[in-house]
Amino acid sequence: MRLATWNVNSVKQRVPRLLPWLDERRPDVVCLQETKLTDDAFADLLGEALTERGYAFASNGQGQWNGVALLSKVGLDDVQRGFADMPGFPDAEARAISATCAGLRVHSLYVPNGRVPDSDHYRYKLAWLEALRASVAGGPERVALCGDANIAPTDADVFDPVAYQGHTHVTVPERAALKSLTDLGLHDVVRERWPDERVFSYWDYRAGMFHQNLGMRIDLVLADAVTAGRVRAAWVDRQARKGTGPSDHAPVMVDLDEAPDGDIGPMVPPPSAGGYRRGSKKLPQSK
DNA sequence: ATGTCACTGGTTCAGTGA
Repeated sequence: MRLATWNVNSVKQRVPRLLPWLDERRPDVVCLQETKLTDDAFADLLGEALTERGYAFASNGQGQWNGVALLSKVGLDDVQRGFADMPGFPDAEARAISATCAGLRVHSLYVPNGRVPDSDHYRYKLAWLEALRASVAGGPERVALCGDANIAPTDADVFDPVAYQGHTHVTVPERAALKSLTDLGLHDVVRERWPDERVFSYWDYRAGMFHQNLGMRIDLVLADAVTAGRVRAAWVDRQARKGTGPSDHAPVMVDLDEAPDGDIGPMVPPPSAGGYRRGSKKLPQSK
């Protein structure tokens, strides 16, 4: 199963990139963020194109800002918009949607930006993450938190730590909030696959940042241990950041071995596994 | 000295958010 997450920075503006990308990469489950459309507008814009490609979909949008969505070819059950005790600013914002796809509880998340350290919006970001942690702690074991975390987990996830001093995305409390999520037993699957590589998922539009590869890794897939053990490949689709009219974020792609029952079971490499194993040194071990 | 992009309101540009 191929899982992807992409902050599209307006799905309306991104249609000419999104649909060819779906056809090229053929992800089974897609988490979108910053759709910036109401649910009705999302369905009007993309419903037909998604249906003919075999996707079920659900969105949680509000128009103008925010907005998240899930697309799935492998089931989309028990859709939940938001999560328990999710804080607002001051009202609830469209930043979370989750559903069960082939036994995996998939969350598409757009974590608040925080704007300025110690601001009201920053405190909102931390409170939002804590409520998410509590919600996930009480939720299903097979889970993947996917989306724009608006936090670079470590200094290795920014092009220049000095450039971000005093800014959001790298502060100690934000990283602690992220760690409280991974302390639930979740794995940052892209970093685990590429422990020493320079991997970014976001590059500012300004000043040729992408061209110079001056970015941040703030789009994450955090998966439970069993699901992380199914990871065959995990990478950032930099192609989607190139060319005309890209988002400022690139998609994060994760390929999982099949687990029809949500149970890892005895692991046998699929015949096609070799083609996906770029960078991997060993196959996941069954217990 | 934020160099771009996307949104809105209410008109072709300024303010806001990222």
